[in-house]
Amino acid sequence: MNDRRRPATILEVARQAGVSKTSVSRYYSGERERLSGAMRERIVAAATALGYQPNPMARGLKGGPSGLVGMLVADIRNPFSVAIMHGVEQACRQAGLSLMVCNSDNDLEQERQQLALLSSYRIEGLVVNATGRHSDALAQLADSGTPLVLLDRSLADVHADEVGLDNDAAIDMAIAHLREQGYGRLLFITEPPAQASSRQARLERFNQRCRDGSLSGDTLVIELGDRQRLDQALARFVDSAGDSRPAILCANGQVTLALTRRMKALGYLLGEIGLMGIDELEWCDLTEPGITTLAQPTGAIGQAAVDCLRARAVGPRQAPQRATFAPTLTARGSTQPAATPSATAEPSSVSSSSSTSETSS
Amino acid sequence: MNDRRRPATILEVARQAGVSKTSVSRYYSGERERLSGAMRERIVAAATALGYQPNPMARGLKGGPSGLVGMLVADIRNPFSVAIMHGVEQACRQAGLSLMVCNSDNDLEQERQQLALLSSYRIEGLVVNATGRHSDALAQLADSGTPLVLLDRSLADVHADEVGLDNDAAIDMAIAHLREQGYGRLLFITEPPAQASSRQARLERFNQRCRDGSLSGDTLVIELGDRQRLDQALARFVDSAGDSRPAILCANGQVTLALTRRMKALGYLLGEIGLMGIDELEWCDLTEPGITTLAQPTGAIGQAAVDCLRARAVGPRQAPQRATFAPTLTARGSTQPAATPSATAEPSSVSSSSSTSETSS
DNA sequence: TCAGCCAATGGGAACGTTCCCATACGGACT
DNA sequence: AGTCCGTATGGGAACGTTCCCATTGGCTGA
Repeated sequence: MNDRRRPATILEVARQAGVSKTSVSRYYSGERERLSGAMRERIVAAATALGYQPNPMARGLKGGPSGLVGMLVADIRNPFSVAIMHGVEQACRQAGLSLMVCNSDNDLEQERQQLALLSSYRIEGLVVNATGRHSDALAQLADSGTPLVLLDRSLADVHADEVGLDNDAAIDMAIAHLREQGYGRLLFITEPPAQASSRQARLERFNQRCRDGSLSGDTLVIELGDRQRLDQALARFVDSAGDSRPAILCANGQVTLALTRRMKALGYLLGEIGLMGIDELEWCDLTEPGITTLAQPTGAIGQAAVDCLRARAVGPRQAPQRATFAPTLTARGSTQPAATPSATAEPSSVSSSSSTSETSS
Repeated sequence: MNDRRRPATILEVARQAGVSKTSVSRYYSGERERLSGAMRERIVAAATALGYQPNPMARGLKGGPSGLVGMLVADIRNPFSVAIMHGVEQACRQAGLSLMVCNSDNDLEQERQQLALLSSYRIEGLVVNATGRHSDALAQLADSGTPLVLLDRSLADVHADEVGLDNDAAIDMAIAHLREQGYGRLLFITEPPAQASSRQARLERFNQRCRDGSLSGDTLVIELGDRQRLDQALARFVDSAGDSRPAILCANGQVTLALTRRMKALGYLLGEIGLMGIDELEWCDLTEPGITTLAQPTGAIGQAAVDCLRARAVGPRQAPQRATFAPTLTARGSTQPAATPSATAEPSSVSSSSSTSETSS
């Protein structure tokens, strides 16, 4: 440890060790086997004495590997995004990569900028969970050879891997559970799906199951800020149920939150009117009588994303892969029409078909 | 827009524009006024034609400003951290800075690494919300001239600004509210304060107010995973209350979450036994009968952090500053002993002394 | 015994920028 | 008319790495 202001350079280490800078460079860029034992010792000694640390800027300039992975997140305040991010992070750490996160805050211009920033730092891969409206910029990045993983989105014109929930399975599981619990009339609520393909996929699957017959279902696409319209739709749906028991399926955590708020405010009884959401939230077991959810395996999803990146870094030109994961159902009071007082009832974690289905498209 | 694989360099732009690279460099490093109008026009034309974008690596290598701010977060899954982060981000955006976030996940080794990573990219400032046990590494960074802001922490031996909640005011507000509501016996629960000075500050203030007399209070320092000990302590506290009404004050959001869980599981009636927490959480109004909180002004805190950074970037050598912010009290059912059914009751946002007190230490 | 090779090492040119210094030129002042 | 200065520009050396291409010396195999 020396106390000089400016950090030590590779040249100083080389001088101190009495070797050439090339050898020191080799030591730090994973070519240690090429060096003799004596050489290695002298280098470590000098490096630790000087507190040397390679300068990634210089390294990146020349073109060596950066060990950096970027992640672009649309909304950092969404707990689901954070959970995935955590998964990605752990996978990165395990792989010896550093993760640099940028939040675009759902702002298009911001997203474009972040993308430019990220791509200008020689990242070795990019995990994207954002609107994806800049498919041109993304496509360019992908074409330039940067491995790309789309989280929970798919973009037709971009050559990239995709990782996410098995949306069809999720919708099917939800419908099956709700019907099992005796709910005959269902309402699927989602935010506008234009920007997120997973919303679209869930909506479509639900619609498809409705058309299949046997299912009396309806869908509501709504901007969550629009409380008035939500309240109206809610009332209309409940009225329309007739003899059937009504239940609501929320497309994601944000919807679940908004809906729980409104149902509470309007005095609807949870369970009486079924409520179920995709995405597990930390308060789902706290609000009476507990909210039934389909939890996404965020850890596995994050891991898979990083795996894709690394695979592509090695064997670059494969067809885009697509990995989907099944959710885990946790049944709670909000889908129990009999309204059993759930005082001490532990939640019954029902199903957990956490199989991984991989399909190359 | 050209489709070449490698991005255009400054030299190519210069050639295309028929000027020298120095002039192009000047154009992009904020010295546009020094260039003649004709020169400027030729440069923009060439640059846009080639899709030129300055390479931050090369720039950082030479020593120009990077426009980068780093943020080190101890636990990204903590909603409070995320809220602050969001504030910092917005402030950065407004100031034309980019934010690069690293999460240390409460892991010391990880933290050390992230710090190294961040400091190796020529960041212009660092916002730290982490254990701070590496005060040596932090001190070194600060000494080397990087502006440093400590969030919600203070570190004796590090020359850095500090921004955070006015902990004394928060504790005082909480105590005042609880007594006003008729609670005579208080229990303050916190996670071990060793690593976080704000925990320490809150604990100390509470203890101090106990010693002042007039307040019958107790404190519990506990690892949140230790459910058994928590349950015991809870029971003992409730029993010990005697004639007085008991209330619990949670030192932060994590504690509030854990405690709400346990109280629900054990069948304690919220309100009957008061519950109040520092940090607002999205579900506080969802769990019956609503939980009273002191919300931190996370936006303002984030803004202040960035302000500190920028101030220090200009006039480097001032004494460390310290900015604290008062919280906002939102009273809900969990501190209403009369147990008014809160069906439609809107929360009464009581106080909001969001004054900023700045003191130089 | 000598060509040929491999393993270990070093020298120097890139990489794309910024910044110091030099140059050219026009106008103001003596 | 000549000196001086200020303004607009350009040339070239850094910055700290990596990587290509030597160079050395010991060893194998004909």
